[in-house]
Amino acid sequence: MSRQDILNRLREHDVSPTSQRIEVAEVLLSRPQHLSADQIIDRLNELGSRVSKATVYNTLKLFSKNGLVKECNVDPSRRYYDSTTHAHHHFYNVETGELTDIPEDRVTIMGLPRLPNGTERESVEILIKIKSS
Amino acid sequence: MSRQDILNRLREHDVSPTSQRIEVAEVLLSRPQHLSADQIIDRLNELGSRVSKATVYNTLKLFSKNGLVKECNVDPSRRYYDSTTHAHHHFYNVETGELTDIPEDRVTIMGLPRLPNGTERESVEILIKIKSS
DNA sequence: TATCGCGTTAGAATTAGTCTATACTTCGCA
DNA sequence: TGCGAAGTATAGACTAATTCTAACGCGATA
Ligand SMILES: [Mn+2]
Ligand SMILES: [Mn+2]
Ligand SMILES: [Zn+2]
Ligand SMILES: [Zn+2]
Repeated sequence: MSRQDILNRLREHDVSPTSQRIEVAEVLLSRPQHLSADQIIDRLNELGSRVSKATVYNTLKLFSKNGLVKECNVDPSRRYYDSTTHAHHHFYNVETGELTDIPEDRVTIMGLPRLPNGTERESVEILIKIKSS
Repeated sequence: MSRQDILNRLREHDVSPTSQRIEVAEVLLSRPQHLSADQIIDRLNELGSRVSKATVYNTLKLFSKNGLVKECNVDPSRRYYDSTTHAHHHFYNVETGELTDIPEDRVTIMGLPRLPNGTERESVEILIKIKSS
């Protein structure tokens, strides 16, 4: 994903492209992955980039509010951010914490009840917890 | 759920029935519900019961290790404990935080890929995020 | 240049959960 | 009945992810 692609994606999602936001995006959006804020901060530091912790948190919150990334709440001790934003499912290895994507297109769910009155669906996600056998 | 039922369920799950564990179980297992540690502490206090925070956390960890309750990690800021332990799914209202059970028996999932090599399935859970429409 | 809006920042504050050190209970056994 | 070991409970310190606060930077605009 080139710098120009990053800029386009930020603009598509109404995120003004500051240098800090671009750096966070370059780390997180470079490929399909699930990273925590702390992991992103670590990678930025490794790259010699100096973005404050507060800005990383602010940026991730902005990105997910604007649909540029998705929050993944599966590990109770930290939030993961998913660079893949289209609907999909996950394997979650409860021993290692590893998250693996499952494409949505082959999966069919039948027999779900209708939604509670006055509500609309935001997403349907399958989480398969696995462990070493 | 009577005191005797509580005692039986604790014994079935190899949990020795101390008075503190019984009190936590009476709160959480009284009906199908999803409670956080803090909510359980609050209810115990309301009931005039005096169980320490550390003991509530220890007890909930023991209960879930022994299959007496299930952890529900859906709200990134707290862990919920589910008094319903058989496989089932959830609606999650992202605005109110409310969790609603979906019985498992009518739901069918097709087209899931096979598990990663060397792993076995621990659970399959559907989470439907909803919001007011 | 002065002002404004927006973004960034360091560090303090918050808070769920864990840990540590100590005390209490229970129970097997002398 | 007395005693030590194992198991359990507890207060309070601690940890760490996240949020907050208050100040600062900075480009655009008047
Ligand atoms: Mn780190
Ligand atoms: Mn409370
Ligand atoms: Zn994913
Ligand atoms: Zn449930």
